[in-house]
Amino acid sequence: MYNDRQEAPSMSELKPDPIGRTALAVEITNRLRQMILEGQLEAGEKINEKLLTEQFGVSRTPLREALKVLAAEGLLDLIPHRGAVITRQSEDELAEVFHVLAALEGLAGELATLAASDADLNEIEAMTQKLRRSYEETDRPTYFRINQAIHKAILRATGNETLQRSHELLAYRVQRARYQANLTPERWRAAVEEHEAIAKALCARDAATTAQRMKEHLLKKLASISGKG
Amino acid sequence: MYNDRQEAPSMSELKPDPIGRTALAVEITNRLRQMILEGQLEAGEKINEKLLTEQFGVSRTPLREALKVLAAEGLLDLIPHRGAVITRQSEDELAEVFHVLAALEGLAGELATLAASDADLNEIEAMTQKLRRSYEETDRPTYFRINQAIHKAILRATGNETLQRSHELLAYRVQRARYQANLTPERWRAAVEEHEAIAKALCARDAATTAQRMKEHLLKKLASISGKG
DNA sequence: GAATTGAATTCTGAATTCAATATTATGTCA
DNA sequence: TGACATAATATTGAATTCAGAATTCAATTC
Repeated sequence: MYNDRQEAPSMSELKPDPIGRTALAVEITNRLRQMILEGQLEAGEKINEKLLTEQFGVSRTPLREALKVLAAEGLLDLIPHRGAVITRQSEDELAEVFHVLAALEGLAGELATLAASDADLNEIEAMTQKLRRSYEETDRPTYFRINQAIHKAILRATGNETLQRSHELLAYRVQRARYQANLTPERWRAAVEEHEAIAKALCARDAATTAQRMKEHLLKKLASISGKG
Repeated sequence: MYNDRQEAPSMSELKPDPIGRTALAVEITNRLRQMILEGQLEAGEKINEKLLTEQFGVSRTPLREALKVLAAEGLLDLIPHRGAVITRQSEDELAEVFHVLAALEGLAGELATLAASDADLNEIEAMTQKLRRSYEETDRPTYFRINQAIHKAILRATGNETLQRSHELLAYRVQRARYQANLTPERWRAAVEEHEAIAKALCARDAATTAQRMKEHLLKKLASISGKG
């Protein structure tokens, strides 16, 4: 179902593909996505197909297939006869995405209280403690990494792959902005406390509270980003 | 951003393409999607590229681009060196999608109470009345059409295009199942009442209640479908 | 008669080629 | 000098071609 997972089809009767044979288009899709998310290709920038084919050492065919996929993911605009342009996100669009993400994470919190194993909860609990440590040590890279890992773990604990995938697609679109977002000391402190509150509600398997807190956590993150532009 | 809207780029300074010149790949994407949603291509069926190229009168290149897009949308599985297969949805997957849809429609209800114009609300109100009429006249096709139109109108009233798009993508995936779902008399009656309750909360601009009712409406729809397999 | 191997065929993956459109450069005229 | 028209160039869209992998089917062996 998911283009970047062609080697692992969901149908269980199909064995995974032998190693070492990923389709070129898939490879290019992933690398291009990475380049966009890391900011190597800036928003508003027009993509030169020829340049990229030379850079990747492939022909235009798989590259163009990759562009189609990334356009479907919302990372590019494909303009007829004019090429691909990295989607430029306005404040409004960012807010749009965050609202949807907040709803999805709220749902994730709700479902996780129902579906998570005790092991899942322990893991999330442990990660939340690590999150605090990275905050106290003012270790931003670690903080960001653990933060993402926690959100992902909660998503995964729901067992709902559709939810995970929908979330992933939208998360791509705000990832660039998220990196820019410079955490103020107050916001950082608050975020850690929010995470601890989420973990608590989650471990108590309190669906409504977990959902509420996760949703608000996201909306506050949006507020902190929007505030500074 | 969205592949099937290449002719209408978001950047306002770019004129829309002259009419009659839509990219082939886009055209094929839409027609193929339609074929899948209408059941002309059955779930589990393997797609024969050659056959389709002859049917559409195009070469494999744009067809394959379309397949990539539909795979990204989750309507196909692309299996390396083995071709495209229409995604077969299990009961579990259907439930997954419905849970996410319920969350998105809940959010839509919430945002619509904040963002909808009075004209929007009047329109939704009027459509809800038409929905009841179609129910009382046991006119299923009309009922389905108006039902969809109402949901779409609420989504649109939020002004959140990301939300609309996310919803659209997931709605594709359950559309086939939704058609199969044969409405029992009781469920049909309940659905109409739920719609009226939604319209009422919406017109009262009661965010929490609207959200709650829309979410539950979707979950009940799921329950009615799951019940009969 | 069933299973396995190997050749022939079919299909997918990717590069190349051809055609159409857009962009840029050039030149002309006011 | 500047605006407009036209020609040259570059870029995208799509068809074709080539290469490689999978499937099919027949022949052979157990």
